[in-house]
Amino acid sequence: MEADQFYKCLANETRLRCLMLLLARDELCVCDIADALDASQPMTSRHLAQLRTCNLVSDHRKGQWVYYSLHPGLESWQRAVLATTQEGLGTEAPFGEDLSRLQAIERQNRSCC
Amino acid sequence: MEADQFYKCLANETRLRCLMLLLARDELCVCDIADALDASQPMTSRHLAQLRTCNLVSDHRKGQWVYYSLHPGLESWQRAVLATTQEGLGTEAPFGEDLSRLQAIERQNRSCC
DNA sequence: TTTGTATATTCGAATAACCATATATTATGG
DNA sequence: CCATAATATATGGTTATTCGAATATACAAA
Repeated sequence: MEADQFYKCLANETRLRCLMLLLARDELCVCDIADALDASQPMTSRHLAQLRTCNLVSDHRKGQWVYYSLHPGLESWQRAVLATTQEGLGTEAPFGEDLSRLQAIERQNRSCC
Repeated sequence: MEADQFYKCLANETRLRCLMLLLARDELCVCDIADALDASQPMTSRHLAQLRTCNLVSDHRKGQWVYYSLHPGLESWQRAVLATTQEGLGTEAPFGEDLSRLQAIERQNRSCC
């Protein structure tokens, strides 16, 4: 993958927020990601699809749910870039709030899947 | 600076190549960057201006030359992202070739400044 | 002041990215 | 089969990004 294509994927707040969530969890279904982001389902799905097309994430269906995770084939420097971003910004808006919402979803068992 | 604005700056090959060169040298003038990239002067200048606007680089004029360098106020995670990118891709096209051309310019004293 | 070199900006066109809304698709449970 | 939930995609409209070409500005040296 070209480096600029990789960075184009990170150059959108919704996609970056998705990636930060996926970095914090093994895998997440679309509805939990959308809820954590407080974003619409089509918007979440569209950006996840773009990340999938660019091989930043992989997906697998389990029943009616589709789970996304960071692509296992991500190059190590790419994974390091994501980790560095989370270290630098993980507690700031909107990333910290996303994780808080995700934890609330998990705690309250409100998870759709 | 917003993270997605930072990554928008990296999401263009010309800008990313500029940043990789600036990571390898304390400072560089526009003409040497343009020559190393084998790119036109207006294109080089335009992208450097965008990096300056976003505070990724700083510039200072010395006579007729304008020297660019990585902005001293870059956040540490941002600098780490750039360094990681160079570690991961520094020897690959087009980044390796850019550095080779830059070294040739320096070796042959063809530097314009 | 004129010329040349270095750098910056503007303009127009092509393309790409983005979003909201609406609609499909796929699977599950009755 | 039907209804519903989860997910994906298509459509239409707006805005952003990019580039080449032309032009402008800034400085130096003669």
